[in-house]
Amino acid sequence: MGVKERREREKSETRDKILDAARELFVTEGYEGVSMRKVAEKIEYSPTAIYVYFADKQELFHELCQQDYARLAEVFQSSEMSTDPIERLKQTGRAYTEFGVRYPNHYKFMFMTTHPPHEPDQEDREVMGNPEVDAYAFLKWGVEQAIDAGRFREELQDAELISQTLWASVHGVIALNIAKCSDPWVDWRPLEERAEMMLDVTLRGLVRNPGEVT
Amino acid sequence: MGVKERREREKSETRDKILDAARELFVTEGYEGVSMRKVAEKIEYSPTAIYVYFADKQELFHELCQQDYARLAEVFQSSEMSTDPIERLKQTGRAYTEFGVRYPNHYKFMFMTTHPPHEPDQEDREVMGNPEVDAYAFLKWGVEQAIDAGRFREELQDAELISQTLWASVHGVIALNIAKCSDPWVDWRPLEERAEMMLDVTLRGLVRNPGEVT
DNA sequence: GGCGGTAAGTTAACACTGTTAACTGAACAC
DNA sequence: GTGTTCAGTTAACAGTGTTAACTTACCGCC
Repeated sequence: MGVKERREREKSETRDKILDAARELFVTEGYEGVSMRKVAEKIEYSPTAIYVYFADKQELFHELCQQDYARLAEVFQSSEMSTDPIERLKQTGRAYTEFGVRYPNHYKFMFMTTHPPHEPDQEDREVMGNPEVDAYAFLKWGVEQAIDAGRFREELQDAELISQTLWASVHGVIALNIAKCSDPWVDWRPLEERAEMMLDVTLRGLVRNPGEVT
Repeated sequence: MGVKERREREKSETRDKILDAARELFVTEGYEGVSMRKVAEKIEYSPTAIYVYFADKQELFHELCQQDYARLAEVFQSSEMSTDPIERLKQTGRAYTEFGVRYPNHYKFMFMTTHPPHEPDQEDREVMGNPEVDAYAFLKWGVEQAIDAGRFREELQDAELISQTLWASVHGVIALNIAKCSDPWVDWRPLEERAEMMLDVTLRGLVRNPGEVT
């Protein structure tokens, strides 16, 4: 009775082939630059074959997106972290920046594009809030550590609000870099300088004793 | 010999009609949601008529974009500003945030979308660097005032870098709000709280004596 | 061994998109 | 009155996401 299993394996193999092809195109061409026909051509299937596996283009790229969220969380896990909570937040910010620079098209699709609202499914609910696989939860966890260690100004107790502020600050640097770095209107400083400046400034602004920020 | 003048006037009138129609659709539908055919239908012209006035869709919306940059600079001009340089930077940040909230589609197109590189034309060069019509120049001017008044930490002397950091911080809040506010993944705090927090934190981090930030 | 059903994958088509080439027709200069 | 200019038109091309209807290979079962 191994037939069903084999069939399912085969199906998930073609599914992966589609995802891989889509990812590869996506990396270089971006969301708008990838068409279902191009993906299909790459795996030598007819364009409509994709619709057996994904309801539409949105869903296909939503899946890619989820894989990338996981990869981002992995980046956080893998980089060894300081024991100092503030330094750790800095390192988190740096890892996040690196991710944005390395995968600008993914970053754009994940964080700079409006998607139709999407009910969290079972898998989402398992990931959500778990610092090991949810990057935002990882950040919030780091913020909580800093709060508990009494490192932030005492009126700052809302880990959610602080996390959202830290995220927004680093996101601002990356997002402007992706969207506007080749804009001659602004005499851009190097990305690394801007990222370091941002982390330094925001953490100084949050911390109880600004001298502590190295 | 008023014929030429009248013709030119007529031509710029239809040009404006196209821009107005495009803007109106754009506000509600966003860039991707607007097609040349819809714009044409709105002004009861054939789709190809637009190409007499604009080389392509990009150029049409680039023109809209420039009008919006001017409008943004206007917002900065019109809001009366504090005499305190730090407070003024805060007010600038607030005005910018309001702009992003009021015109999310314009904001998205102006600051969250990658455009093909564009050589600055004559008009661009007139605007560039003039605080009265160039929003970035206005910000930088405000930063220079704060530096000259000795309000920032003494190692912070690069007005360009500081401006880019301040811009990125507020941009981060707005951009995440536009792209992710309806994402159930994150328990978002109200935008205003996030914006205030960001301005407070970054300015505290920049300023020589953090107690000064109100 | 042949029958029937399941479902992966196909072809053909629809309704769109931005954009170009060739054309019309009215207003103007001479 | 003739010729030219040019705003605006029609028809078409190549591309897009997506659907409906079809083929076809495989599997379980009698």
